[in-house]
Amino acid sequence: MTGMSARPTRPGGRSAAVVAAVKAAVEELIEERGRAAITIPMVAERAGVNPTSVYRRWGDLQTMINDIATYRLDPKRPLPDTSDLRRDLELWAEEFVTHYSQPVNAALLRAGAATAGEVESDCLRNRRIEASLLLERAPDSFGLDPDQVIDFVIAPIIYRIIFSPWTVDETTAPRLVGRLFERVPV
Amino acid sequence: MTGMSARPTRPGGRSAAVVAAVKAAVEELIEERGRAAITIPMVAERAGVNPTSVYRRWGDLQTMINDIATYRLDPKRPLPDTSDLRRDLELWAEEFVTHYSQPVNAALLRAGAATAGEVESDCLRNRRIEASLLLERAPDSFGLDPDQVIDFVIAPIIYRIIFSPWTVDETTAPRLVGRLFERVPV
DNA sequence: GGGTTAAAGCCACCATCGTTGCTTTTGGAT
DNA sequence: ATCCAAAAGCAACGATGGTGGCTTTAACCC
Repeated sequence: MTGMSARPTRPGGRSAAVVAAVKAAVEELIEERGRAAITIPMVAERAGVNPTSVYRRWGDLQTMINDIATYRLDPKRPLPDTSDLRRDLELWAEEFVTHYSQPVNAALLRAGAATAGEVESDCLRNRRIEASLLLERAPDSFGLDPDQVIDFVIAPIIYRIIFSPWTVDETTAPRLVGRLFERVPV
Repeated sequence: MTGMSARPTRPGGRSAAVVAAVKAAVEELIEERGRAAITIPMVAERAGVNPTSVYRRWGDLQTMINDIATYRLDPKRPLPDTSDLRRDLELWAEEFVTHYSQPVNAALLRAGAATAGEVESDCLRNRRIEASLLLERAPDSFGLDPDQVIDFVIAPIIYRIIFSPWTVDETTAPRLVGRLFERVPV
């Protein structure tokens, strides 16, 4: 959404210490109170840093969060490739679950939900692309299409992460993927 | 979350006009900018009402939104009962889709997502209860359990309403419910 | 119609976010 | 060691959200 801020021109010493302190503070606060409830003065105080330094460096909270670290799955990471579609989907879904099991990532997902609805989110688009890749690569796709993977694997995981994260565990991904293959063959 | 505010002791005249103007304003603004972006002064200005009146009557935005109208499915509404489980689930899911196709309800769902994750939401709990009722009432539940209905009907609808509402239409509910019945019989 | 009083309006105030000009510190290079 | 420019700190300020005291309006009861 917002453009990326340049990395500090002074990568060491106090500047780096400020960045590290602010990063730690913003992650703590996002976990504790959620993205919507935090402000730059709060982050600055927790980090032991002057608010002006944060305003000068990043301008606003969203730019800072986008810049300070990557809280989304890397679109260029390798996808699982075991020559077994079901196994690939399981590994892929497990990676997704693991990512959003980090409280800070779950909190940022919830924050993203609050502002969604106008344009397709990066997360949604990337997951659909990945699902398409996994299906296209497989010799037999079992009649599955990417929309089904989104509806019956991604959507339930996202739903649970947002609304009842305590119901997500290591059995969630394989169970949902397994359900995809319990079909009457056409 | 917050307690309910009492209805005005003066149900007519100016008091009622204020409530109506504020209700219209808050719905417009929630649709236009989303729940997170609106403030009481904004609502008051749109409504042509003094902000103090809003603060005095409701105290805060969340209390006002909770009080001013019901933006959630009535837990006491009758559930569909056609003696056909699949048809009942379709009607039930269509009602759900219709509700969240109202932009104001979708916007409030997104806002709810932003603050979810600590306790089970009313929406989630009520939908699970309703799913249980529909399944228990049916002579043959086709081996379905409430969690499956949540994962494969409710979650995809919620996911799409939040992240890509333009992909939701009148075919969504029957398609998702239909998928529930495409199982290999155990 | 007149009186009573709840509720709306008005205004002054406080707290907090965010901005800006300036000073001080300090990382990195010579 | 010294210089200098970048970045942090400091302080004063404007803008805005929210609160409380007081006045004015008008809904409801008789």
